[in-house]
Amino acid sequence: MAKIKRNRNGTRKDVIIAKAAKLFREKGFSATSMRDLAEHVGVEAASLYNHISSKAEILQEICFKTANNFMSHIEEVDANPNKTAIEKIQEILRFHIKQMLDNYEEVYVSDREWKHLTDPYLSNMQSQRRAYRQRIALVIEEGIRKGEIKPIDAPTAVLIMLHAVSGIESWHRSKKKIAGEVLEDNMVQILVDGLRKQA
Amino acid sequence: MAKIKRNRNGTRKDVIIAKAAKLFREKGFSATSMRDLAEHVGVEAASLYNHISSKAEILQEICFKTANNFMSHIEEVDANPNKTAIEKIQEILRFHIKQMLDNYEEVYVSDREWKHLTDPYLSNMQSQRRAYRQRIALVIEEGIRKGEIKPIDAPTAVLIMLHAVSGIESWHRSKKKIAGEVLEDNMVQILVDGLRKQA
DNA sequence: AAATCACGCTAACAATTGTTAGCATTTTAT
DNA sequence: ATAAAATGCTAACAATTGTTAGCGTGATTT
Repeated sequence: MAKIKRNRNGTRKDVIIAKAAKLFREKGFSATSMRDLAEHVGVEAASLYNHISSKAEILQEICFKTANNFMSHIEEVDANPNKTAIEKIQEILRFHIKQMLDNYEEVYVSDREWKHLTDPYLSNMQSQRRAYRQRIALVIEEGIRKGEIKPIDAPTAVLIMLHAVSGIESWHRSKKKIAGEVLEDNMVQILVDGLRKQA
Repeated sequence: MAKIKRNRNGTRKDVIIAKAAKLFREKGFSATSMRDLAEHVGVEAASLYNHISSKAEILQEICFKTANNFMSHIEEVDANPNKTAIEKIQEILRFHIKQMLDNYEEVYVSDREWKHLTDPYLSNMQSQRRAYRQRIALVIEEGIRKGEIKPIDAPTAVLIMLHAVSGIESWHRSKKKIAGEVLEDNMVQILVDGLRKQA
């Protein structure tokens, strides 16, 4: 009987998806049941289906919204011909960190649970992820050609960057120790300039 | 009727756990059913219980074996007082990469699926992970004090290192592009000296 | 005021889950 | 050879899964 409370400017579907993202992060997609989700939304499981069409659809919305978000950003960054490769990399890194801090649940879920998508969506997501990494690799290779970046294997560098950023997950739990901006600066510095102190 | 083929020097339980690790990596712990596992082992689901006591136990064995492995290694590295901090960090990194290449399934599972442990084991694993990160952080802080490592936030550096290494997962799928040793050198170099070319 | 829509509920479904019981057969130890 | 242990099978269990059907109520539109 108690209706789902709708936040300002959001549909009830949005509320469900937000709660789902939280649960999917905590317990994983497969280990989260619709009754589980319903309880956190404050409603019976069957009632969810007035707003969404399936459990799978929830995961799809989370994953593709996030993926499009990152894809749009890199296109914007990459379109600017006045930026050096290092600057572009830094901007991409900072965007990832910011997204991780601001939309933690959804970014995390979309990164770890996309494997549970089913097939038209699964293949789509796989190629989108591949394309995204490829774009970053091209930026790095451009930087190598121009002498800004040392000649390392670009795909390896991309993997390191992206996975390093996803490590904020652990940071998120012990928030107090270090502020968001400090974290951002630390991460960018470590990745761009390394751990070793230069002579 | 067809018995589980036992590898030389391995029990049937080991075979089950190895197959389970593969499935847990591909589909996740929750999405892998005992019947699924049984089929890959070549046996009926009920027969598995002659060798293991529960699905949960399989995950426990995978996680704790791997965790002990890493813990032993860092203790060994850290005990040597003649190594610089940078050398210790490099050894830890190389060990992680090697483990990821040699025991891929189990290392991956233990890193991504430990959340599905249940409670005496879950708490245990959480504190073991915390302790491990803490030890690495201490090495980094030692390096900072001695002027080998630039003064960054040590816990952040640890997160970056560990998550960067776990990125080999993606690399693993496209094996051909780059050999194991080259990968190792690239990763260590990027993390220790950064992306930027020094003037 | 009447009709439509949005949205909640209960009850139920077929499928799948982890696991156990009981029995048959093969392997190992005595 | 015989007893014991190991290991497989089939059948079944209770619980949980995602989802649908059908109904009622309150809000919105006409």
